Amino acid sequence: MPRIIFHIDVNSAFLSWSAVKLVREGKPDIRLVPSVVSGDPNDRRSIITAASIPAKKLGIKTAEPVSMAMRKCPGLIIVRGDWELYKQCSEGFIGICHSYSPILQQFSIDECFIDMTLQCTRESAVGVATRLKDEIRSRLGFTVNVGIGSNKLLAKMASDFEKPDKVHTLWSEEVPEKMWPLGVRELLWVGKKTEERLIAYGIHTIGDLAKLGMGTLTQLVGQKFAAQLHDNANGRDDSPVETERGEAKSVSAERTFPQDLSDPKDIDRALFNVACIVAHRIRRHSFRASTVSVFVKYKDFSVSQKQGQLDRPTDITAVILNEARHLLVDAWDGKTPIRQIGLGVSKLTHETAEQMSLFEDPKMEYYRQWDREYDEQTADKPEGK
DNA sequence: TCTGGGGTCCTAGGACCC
DNA sequence: TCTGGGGTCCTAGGACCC
Repeated sequence: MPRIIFHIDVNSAFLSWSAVKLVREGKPDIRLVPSVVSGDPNDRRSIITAASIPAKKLGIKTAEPVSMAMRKCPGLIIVRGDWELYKQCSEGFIGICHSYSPILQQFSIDECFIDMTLQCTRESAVGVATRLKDEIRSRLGFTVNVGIGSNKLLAKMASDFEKPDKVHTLWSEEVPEKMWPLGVRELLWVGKKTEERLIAYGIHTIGDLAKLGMGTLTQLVGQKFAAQLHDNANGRDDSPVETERGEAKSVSAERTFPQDLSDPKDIDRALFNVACIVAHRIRRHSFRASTVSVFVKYKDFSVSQKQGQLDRPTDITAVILNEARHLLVDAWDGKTPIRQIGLGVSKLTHETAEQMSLFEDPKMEYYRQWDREYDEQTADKPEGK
């Protein structure tokens, strides 16, 4: 049976959500002027998290440095992100979408897919989608785009057409007309590097890509990716709308320093901090981890990363930190200034039957107590993104 | 102008086993 | 003494997403 999939995407999500709050407080609507959401604007390393449509028209892009954006628009209004607010707005948005179909996949904080095959027909789809977007706007105060397609890929591509507050279709048979003329970079999964490779080969549009032979494509991007790109460029995607949110496979935290650091004492303090955050997060989700990895990023953005296995899964900060310190010796020469340090854990399990070794380090009980106190102190604080 | 933070998946090469 | 081929696991690095 042909499927009908909707992709719902909040327009400039963080900016819209902050705008709604400001409007409710009787302040001007920042969606109507050049404005952005970012981290601390006084921190030279802050980047733009979201930009209003007027800001985008001035060439301001998500993920560019705040300092650069301010140069493009000296009067730019900058608001700080508010995670608690964004979580609430996201829940309200997902809730309304869910009332249209039980088959919903949350794709990120501000995007979801719903399978509408049983809820509407091709003829009624645009009307239903319009009702959905209008309901979100009137009840929650912000706009969304709804993309309608024969599968998830096409629905997502469609929601990216003209914004804001729009409904677009991209049915399979509309692919040559609506999708093939687009630049290859517009296709999902084609990032900067892949675009460069394709353009160097004379592949400029999604249509060019769709017609490219698999042999050539495989040489350019590898077998698996080639198969996916070829399917997607032709509008094919049979992935289901997955209602179950899979468990996390890794947990990590990283910190970028205001200035690059090379003093081992500073580096170790940062490593300690990220270890506390990561271990706290896995304890909150009752995970234990068997693999620890540490990475450092230098001023040229090159990364050095090392990983190691623990004897058994753990959620104890001190054990993770200890492994991370050993790994850091290999990852970093101890002298080169570091821009960013990160710590991740993976191979997560919910193993609870701790194998208590007869000779277990007597310090372990002390470490656990330390973690309990840490968790208590941080329990009421919101978690970062 | 000078680039955050948190994830996922893929690949290539090496180790090790049969 | 020199040799194969397959399978699996691990690691480092790279690319992509929001």
